[in-house]
Amino acid sequence: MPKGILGTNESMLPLPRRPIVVRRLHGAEPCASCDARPNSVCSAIDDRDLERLAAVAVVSKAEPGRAFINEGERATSFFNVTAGTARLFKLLPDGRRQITGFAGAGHFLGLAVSDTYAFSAEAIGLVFYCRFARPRLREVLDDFPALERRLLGVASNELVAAQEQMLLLGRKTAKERVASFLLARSVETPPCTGPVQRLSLPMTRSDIADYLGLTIETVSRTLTRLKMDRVIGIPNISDILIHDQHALEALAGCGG
Amino acid sequence: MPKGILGTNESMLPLPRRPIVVRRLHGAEPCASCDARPNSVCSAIDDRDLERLAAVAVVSKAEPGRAFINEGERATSFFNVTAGTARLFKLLPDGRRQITGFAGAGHFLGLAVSDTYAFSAEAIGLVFYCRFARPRLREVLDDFPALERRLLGVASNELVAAQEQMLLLGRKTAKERVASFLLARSVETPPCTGPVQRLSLPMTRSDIADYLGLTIETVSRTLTRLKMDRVIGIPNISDILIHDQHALEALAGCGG
DNA sequence: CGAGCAATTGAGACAAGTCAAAGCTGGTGG
DNA sequence: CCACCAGCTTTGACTTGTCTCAATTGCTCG
Repeated sequence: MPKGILGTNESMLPLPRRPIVVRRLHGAEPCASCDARPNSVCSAIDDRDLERLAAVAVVSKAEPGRAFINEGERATSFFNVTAGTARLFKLLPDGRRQITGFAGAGHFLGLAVSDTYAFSAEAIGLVFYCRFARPRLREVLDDFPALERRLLGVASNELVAAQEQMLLLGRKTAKERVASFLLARSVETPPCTGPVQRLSLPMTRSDIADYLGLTIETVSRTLTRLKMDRVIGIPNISDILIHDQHALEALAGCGG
Repeated sequence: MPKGILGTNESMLPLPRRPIVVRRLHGAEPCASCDARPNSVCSAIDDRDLERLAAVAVVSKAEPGRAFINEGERATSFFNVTAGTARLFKLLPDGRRQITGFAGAGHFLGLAVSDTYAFSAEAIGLVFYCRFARPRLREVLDDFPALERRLLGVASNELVAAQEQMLLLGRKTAKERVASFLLARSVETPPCTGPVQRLSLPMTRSDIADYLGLTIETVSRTLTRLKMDRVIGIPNISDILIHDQHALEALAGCGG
């Protein structure tokens, strides 16, 4: 079990400076041309009503390593990631970290009744996102029930994923956790299907460890073992080749 | 880490017979007189519209140990627990079990976009609940946006709780897990506030273990140690006295 | 080319798991 | 009313998967 002081030796950037607001345009432009819209809740809104949504969206970006949501702070906004990947996490007072998920393009963040954020979000690499002031989005939701319905769907799916992750954290072995993680990434990476699938892992080993409830060393050793067993290939630090999908599924124990 | 074949030695009842339908009344009666309504999503509907909801609710009960939701089965209904407590869990193929939560009076179950249930629900003791056929509830939701909004709130809260549980499962020690569990139960048990709070634990040690990602033995040993340290008292198997709330909070590391 | 950081590898420690044996407790029947 | 059974819980002795600590290797970028 996690014993030591830190569950992470993640770089702590000195200044969590406020992220930069990139632009705030009029018209439907930012939403109409958004690459992430098809995968996001925003697709619940028709093209012709898009101006309404765009009017309350503030397009922003966060530099690598920068936090744009801080656990415990007053929750004034919702977010929608449009490009890049963010790590979502909670900390214990002594610095142990649990990553609860990774948010990619289309991911909606900030759902909570509470008036403070329940987790932090930090950019891995460069992250672009839309920010919606809560009261403004509330108004839009009143006008577009389809959007609210869509949010309920998103929340339900996240809940299912969270339960799957609880199973992983509470009952799976290190090998099963790593296998499950790779599989889950693999189903989220449909493009470029060939004989062997290539995964790119934008996050560090430390991120993976804190997501799977393990240490960096155990993640590294487990990946090495999977490589030795010819189940995966590791051409470089941030890429994984899945040589034997079936073996991986058998190791994962079950879904996800 | 969990190693052996079983994460549980829970009694497996031989026949998961269908639970008994108790009654299906006309008028607003079952909902209007429902003890669980104040704590449940149903309170989003006005007294005068209650007939509408009551018309689609089927009041049922499940005997102790009986399952009324089975992971993987076609999800045809939503549920609302009105009395008793149910354990919600997921299983691995070899029988290891992770309890993802306990559902008490007012708890809404079955939120999922997927067409199969993501978890099982089993009665601990006698459980009463309302069952709503999905399409019927869908119609009610269309008529009462407040109910749908309420559901989004419920889902958001569950998501926050799930993230807290991931932190517990991924990064906390056995002592911290047990302390967190007792504290969480204590905040959900506001009545009868005295110098020492009395918790009743309707679930078995095996349930607690499978909820906290531990074994029965570790749960038992940890409770004993807390008793030795005068932090809690254990008058009998299903009751806990909290002698030192502050010590418990310090041990829990943080919230929940 | 070398500083700096992330990842890997090795050796040893320990928290929690496994296996096994009592101890309780509640229900049943003689 | 008590003996006995069955199941849950507690306790003890030992094992082990994962963590900790400590190098070493490998990348990236100036």
